[in-house]
Parts: sequence; C-alpha cells; structure tokens
Amino acid sequence: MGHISSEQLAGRAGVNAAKVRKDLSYLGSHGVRGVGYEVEQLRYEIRLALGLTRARRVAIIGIGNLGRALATYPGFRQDGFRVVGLFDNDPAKMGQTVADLEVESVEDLVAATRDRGVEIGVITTPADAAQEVADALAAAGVRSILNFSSVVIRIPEGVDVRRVDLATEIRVLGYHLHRTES
Amino acid sequence: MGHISSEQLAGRAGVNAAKVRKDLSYLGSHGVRGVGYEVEQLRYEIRLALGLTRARRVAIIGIGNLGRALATYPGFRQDGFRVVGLFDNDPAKMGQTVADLEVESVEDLVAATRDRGVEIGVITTPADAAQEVADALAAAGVRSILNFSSVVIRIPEGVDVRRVDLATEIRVLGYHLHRTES
DNA sequence: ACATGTGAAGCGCTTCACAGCG
DNA sequence: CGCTGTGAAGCGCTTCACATGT
Repeated sequence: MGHISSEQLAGRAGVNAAKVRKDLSYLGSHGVRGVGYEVEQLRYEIRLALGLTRARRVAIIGIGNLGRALATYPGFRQDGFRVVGLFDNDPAKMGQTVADLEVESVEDLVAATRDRGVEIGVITTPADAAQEVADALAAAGVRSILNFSSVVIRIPEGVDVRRVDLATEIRVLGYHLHRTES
Repeated sequence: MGHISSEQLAGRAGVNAAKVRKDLSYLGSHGVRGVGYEVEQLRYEIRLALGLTRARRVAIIGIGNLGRALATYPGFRQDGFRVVGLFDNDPAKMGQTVADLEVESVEDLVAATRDRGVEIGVITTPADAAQEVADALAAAGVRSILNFSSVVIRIPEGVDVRRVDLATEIRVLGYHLHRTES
C-alpha cells in the first residue's frame, strides 16, 4: 500500500519500465529498492519538477468549438492552469459566457492579457487569423503559445511556441493504414 | 514559377532545409538541381506516398465541444477523411445535427461502423468511457484509433492507436516557463 | 552559379542488462 | 529475492557538408 513499481507505472502509461526508472531518477532517486515508489511523495516530486505548484494564467483566442473545448477542459484547471480570458473577433460571440467567463473582443487582447498577467496564450482561431493573434500575444509579453491553428507562426526570439496539428494526427493514421494494405 | 526550393519549404514548415531534402528524397528524387521542386508534381507525389488519394471513413465518438470541433474541422475533408458517423451516449444529443450528420447512440456504434466501413475511430469522450468505446471500435473491426481522452487505452494487437493529450501539451509549456524563471 | 541528393557525423531518447541496495 | 538506479549500447531522426547535376 502506498507504493507503486516502475513496472506498474509503465503498464499504465504504456511505456517501457526502464524508461520510467530513468526518468524518475532525474527527480533524485526517491524509489526504494525491492519496494517501489511512495505514491504521494512521487506525486509531489513530479509536480515540483514540472513547475505545477505555481498557477499559470491562460488566455484562449478563438472561441469556436475547439476554444470552448479547451476552456471547459477539466485537465487544465487540475494542474493549476487558470483560464482568465476568452477572445474572439465575432461580435455575435461577445458577451456570451463560456466556462464562467465572458467572451471579449480581440481588440482588448493586448491590454487584458497584460493587466491579468497572462503567461500562456492558446490560439484556436482559423489559419488566417493565427499570425495576427500571435503578434498581439507577443506584444503583450506572453512568453508561451499553444498553437492549434493549421499554420506555423513566426515569433520573436524568446517566445516558446508549441503546435498541435489535428490534421497531421489523422494523416498519420491514414498513412499507417496505407502502409498495411495491398 | 511553379517551383519551390527546399529552403523555402523549410521556412514555411519551420524546419531545417536539409531535413526537407532528405525527406523528399524518399519520394524518389524529383527535384531539379539549381531550380527546386515542381509544386504540382511534388503535391501529387506526397499525396501518393501518404496514401491520401484514397478516402477514409471516420467515426467520432463523444460529441462534446471537442467532438464537434473535429466533426467540422475543414482540414479533415480536404485530405479525404470523411466523417460518416457521430456517436454519443447522452440521449439529449441524439438526433441533433452536427456537420450534416445526426448524432447516433453509442449502442449502434458497432453495427453502424461495420456497415459503413469505418476505418478510423476518433475518441473524444471523457476518460471513463474511452476504454469501452475502444473495445467497441476494435470489435467492429476498426484498425485505427485517434484517442483524445486523458487515458491510455488497451487494445488488441494489430490496432493502431495514436493519442493526443491536450493536458500534456499545456504542461510542457508550463514546464518551460518554470525552467526559465528564478 | 545554384540547389539537390546523400554519406557521415551528431544528438538525444530508448532499451538493455546488471550491479547495488533494502 | 525484488526492484531500483544507471553505464553502455542501440536506434532513429536531424544536421552538416559537399559532391553532383543542370
């Protein structure tokens, strides 16, 4: 009770047990030989190493279905990511309430993200608006961007961009199907 | 006109030019030295190699905001991925029309995906329903699964699963912020 | 001149295999 | 005896650098 082995962790994560041990060893060898890892301590060590003990303020730009999905995603709040702003350029959406927040105009993006100390911007706009939004986020001093749009955005040095391309994900599956047929 | 260099392609994709050339070389060396790649031919070669010339039928299970986002995602249809089924277990959603399709009951999932020759299943359900859905998809003969749920699903040999974890994506950004402060 | 194609080197993640420790 | 911690090997992707071709 209270302990878990690298083998068990590997099973749950769908990876190799040696990888689990090597990765956890970077936290400082808190496992007990012959026993495993103490779950609560491990949880704490991981949260500490990943920086999940400090809350991060997040803004989402582009309140379509994907933006709404992220705004209401329970996994975010759990790790201390607080959505503090929702922005769109569609007048029909402004004033709508999503996840307890009112949708605001992108015109207010720079000022609002500055005022609220937003550290992470999530771009869920169509492709043609993504670069413009990224520029605004950079201008507002946002250092991290999660880009769900279908284009690669260009950003000043020092801003960290991570792209998730849903079209690519499904294309990979299509490719594997293609590889294994005929 | 009609040609593009590895340098230009690399710029657009945000990668190294040598990588572009090496990757494209696997298609069979259709570039012209001193000139570049003929755009339309390149497009065709890529579509052929990735298997995008054949249409793939897709079912989406879990019609929340994320499911709806994917159902209406323009990038899918463009590459020949046809959404032919939307499933949910919430009676209130059944009969609703999303992207020209009526939402159906998950009870009909196995029969419907078999009948319609679904090859790719997209899981956008909450964590607690994901394994059950995956089992149903596997039972229906679906060979490829795109899993957006927050759990790792266990699947019979021969089924290809690809997981996209939105929580992980934002955690990586949080980690980088953590690394670069104090 | 200019841009491709590619052998070789580089790099980092993954896995192996076993010594070390409880 | 069981499970961790880790040096070393393995592996595949990325980048370099330049020979090759037009």
